[in-house]
Amino acid sequence: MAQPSRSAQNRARRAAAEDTPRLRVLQGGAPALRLGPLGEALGFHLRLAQEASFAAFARRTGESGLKPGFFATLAVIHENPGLSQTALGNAVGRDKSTLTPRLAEMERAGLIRRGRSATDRRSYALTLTPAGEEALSILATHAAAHDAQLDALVGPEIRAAFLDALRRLNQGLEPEDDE
Amino acid sequence: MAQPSRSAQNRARRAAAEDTPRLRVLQGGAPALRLGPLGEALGFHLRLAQEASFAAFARRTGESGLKPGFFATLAVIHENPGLSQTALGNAVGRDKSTLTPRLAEMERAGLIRRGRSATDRRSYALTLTPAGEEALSILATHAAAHDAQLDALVGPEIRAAFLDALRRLNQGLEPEDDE
DNA sequence: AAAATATAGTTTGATCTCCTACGATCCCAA
DNA sequence: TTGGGATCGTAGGAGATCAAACTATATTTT
Repeated sequence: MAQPSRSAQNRARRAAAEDTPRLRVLQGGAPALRLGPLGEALGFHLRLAQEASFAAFARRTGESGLKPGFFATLAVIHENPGLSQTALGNAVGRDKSTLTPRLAEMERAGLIRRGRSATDRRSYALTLTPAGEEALSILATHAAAHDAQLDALVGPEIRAAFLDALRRLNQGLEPEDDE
Repeated sequence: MAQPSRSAQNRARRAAAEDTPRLRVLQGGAPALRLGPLGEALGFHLRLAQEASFAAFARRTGESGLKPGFFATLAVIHENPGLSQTALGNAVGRDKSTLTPRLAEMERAGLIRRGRSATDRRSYALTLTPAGEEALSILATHAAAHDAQLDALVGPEIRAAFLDALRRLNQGLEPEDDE
């Protein structure tokens, strides 16, 4: 199922088989090595692109003194006031144990409140403080600029298809409990 | 097979424009929270997709007792015998200090050799041992299966465009030394 | 109602990663 | 040839993350 595209494969193979070192993956003036089949692997490039994206976003948020991880956290709390830490973790794709210190820090920073739920005394009910809303709006500005940059690189023609593909990957790669 | 599907595109766009909270990002029977603008952000979905891809690949490689990170490492050494650790790091997108313990482990495991370069006594000349070639071929099999799964999810029609977009992201998001 | 089971959040330990500092070595220029 | 600066690999510190174990509370079963 799903072929890597003959022409691309051949191009990569040629580059690998001979000496054409044109698959420059990471710039920086480096000589650019051969990657072989790796140069055509979706997973590999997915990783590189994601890391580049994260680093670029971190550069932006760094200016404001806010951590990149705060954005999704604040955004989801904003959209779902009163949610639990576990629910938040599921939404942002982080284990609940990862959120423990992050949320503690954000509470200390006055960005969120962790009210005790009335119905379940085990869980917190997360909400944003005014300072949290403020931080969110700052981060949202950075995020919008960042995503505009990504959009420009991806290109308007395929943006929607690109995003859909990412969604399919995320949904289709779930750890089948069986199998 | 597997189309981006107009309808899905439109559904997503509608959801983002208004308040329809139907963007279930992480399944698992969770209630599916609202994501707001986050649900349309390329960077967010890029991260989720990459993490899902990595986890899926790790599940495969786990069966063989080989670490996922070994694959790119072995593959690049195979393609570029004699290269240095720094050059390897550039190719695989990892800091040289990250590779130090990994390569030490791989050497201990008998997968690679770290010969001293004749021309530069600071650097190592990395090569694969027969066991390393063996490990690479096992991992390459897993990688091929994994990428086939990714291909199937992305869909053959847009695979090439998708990969190109990832390359553009990786290349276009470099940390401008100026600015 | 009591016991068994499940869930929320925390803690701890392990892994992966980067950055910075460092000694060894290389290279270029004076 | 002799500095000074760059580069190679390593060490150590910091941060993010997950998984497993734990406590407290909920829910379900008996």
